[in-house]
Amino acid sequence: MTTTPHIPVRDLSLKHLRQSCVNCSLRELCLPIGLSAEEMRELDTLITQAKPIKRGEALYRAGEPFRSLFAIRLGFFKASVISEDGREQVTGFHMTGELMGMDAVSSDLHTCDAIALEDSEVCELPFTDMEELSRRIPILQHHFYKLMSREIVRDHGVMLLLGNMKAEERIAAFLLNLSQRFAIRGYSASSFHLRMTREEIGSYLGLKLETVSRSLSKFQENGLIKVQNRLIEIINPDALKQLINNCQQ
Amino acid sequence: MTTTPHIPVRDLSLKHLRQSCVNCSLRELCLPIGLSAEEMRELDTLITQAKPIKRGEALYRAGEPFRSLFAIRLGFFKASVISEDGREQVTGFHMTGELMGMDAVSSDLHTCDAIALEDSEVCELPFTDMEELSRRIPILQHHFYKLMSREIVRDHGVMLLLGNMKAEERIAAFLLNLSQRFAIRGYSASSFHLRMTREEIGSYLGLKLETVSRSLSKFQENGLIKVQNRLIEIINPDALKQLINNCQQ
DNA sequence: CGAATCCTTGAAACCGATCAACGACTGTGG
DNA sequence: CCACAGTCGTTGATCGGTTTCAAGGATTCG
Repeated sequence: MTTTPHIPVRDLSLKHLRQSCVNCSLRELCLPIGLSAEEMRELDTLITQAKPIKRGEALYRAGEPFRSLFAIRLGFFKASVISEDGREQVTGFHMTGELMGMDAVSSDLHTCDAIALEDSEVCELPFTDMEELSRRIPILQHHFYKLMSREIVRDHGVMLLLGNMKAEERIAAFLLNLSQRFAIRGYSASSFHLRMTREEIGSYLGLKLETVSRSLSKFQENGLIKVQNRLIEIINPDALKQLINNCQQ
Repeated sequence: MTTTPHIPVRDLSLKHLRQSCVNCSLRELCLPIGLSAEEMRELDTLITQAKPIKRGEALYRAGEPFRSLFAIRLGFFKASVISEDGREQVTGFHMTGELMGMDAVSSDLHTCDAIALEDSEVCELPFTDMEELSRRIPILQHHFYKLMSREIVRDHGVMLLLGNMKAEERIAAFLLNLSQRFAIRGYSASSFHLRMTREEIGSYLGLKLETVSRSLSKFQENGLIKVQNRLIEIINPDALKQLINNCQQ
């Protein structure tokens, strides 16, 4: 039994659904930058009605032609590259309010698969239309440069993690990162569901699934977290943070 | 003694210098996209005279305010993040014709250090000016989106390398990548100087310098390459390629 | 020429991967 | 509602690769 109440995934989704409106995720993505009502209307015309993606389905796959970015209105995705021999490298996990597909701009082809890890909804944003609009709305143009830059910074963080950290430090960093991102979206920072398997976590962190499992078990033994399958409760976030700093030696 | 003639670094630089004109690197960056002469002139007005950076000097450092991107007109840089405790993670090596600083757009602060690994020259490209110009030249705007996207794809490749490959596979991939980039710029693909230390290679690849050294020695034993300090001669590129594929199991 | 940095190589320790077995959970159909 | 199959997760034991520690040698630069 955990000490704080668990929030079922279903409830989280419904709660968010109630707060949502059509196209909200991209609106939210752009609201903070201060567009006028008129500009927001223009932005809305670009965006298709929210499109549902069932768990396990692909939003797009590597090699497909690129037409649009996708804003996640609701749900959870993994992005991954499959090498010729079938080996999978997860390059990121993406949740509500985040934008996917920016890697595809470079070659007009998607370079990775985007798979829904729970039933999700996305807003499609045709890229050439967005480019055209962003020429008329400078702040929008700047915002998209920023979004792409943020993706680069995020990737550098992962590179640092993969290059410098030990297994337990990686797991700790991963849990804290998820926790923070849930918190930003108004969910509990201390109690959340993992949408992905241990193997997918391992792929993302450069570890084997057994190592992920062992690390989680050890954290639980030491009272840092509680684990019940995919339900994580963070009990001592400071200890997790300290773990990361120590590990960078 | 090597079988093909070694090209001293000095010669490489001079050779390139002769082909170069002021601001050439950014022009080259943008020429393939088909700007008119008039548009190229406009682009040129943005760009400052080439600015020299001596070996060991910083082009910028993490935390400094961001004003400009930098196109490397000539030379070789490393980009790296220093963690609070002084540990360094090299996030990339950048050579002539490449653009640096795109990570800084997200926060208006540079997020990494850019250090010249040989005497270099850069063209400064004020970002707000570029944004303004790119609104008037759609193809330029698209090109910059592409450049940032390319950086994301590149980082995903490094993540795959760090997450999936063994030490020797990483080194092989690193050498082939350098080889290819030199070849694109008209230098020898089979014989080139490493501008960075073993430690910097290790930092980039998530390995210790001893491991880098050992892998290079082993490749030499097996006749894949020749190593003389920082001079690398690739003798059997196919064997290196095969090494990478095998390692992804 | 001398000092500092960089590189190489060896031996031992350690961490994570691998192999293996079992248990738990999920979802489906009877 | 239960049974079942398949996927997912845990844990143990062993193995292997990379790191660590250490020493010596080479190169570079002032």
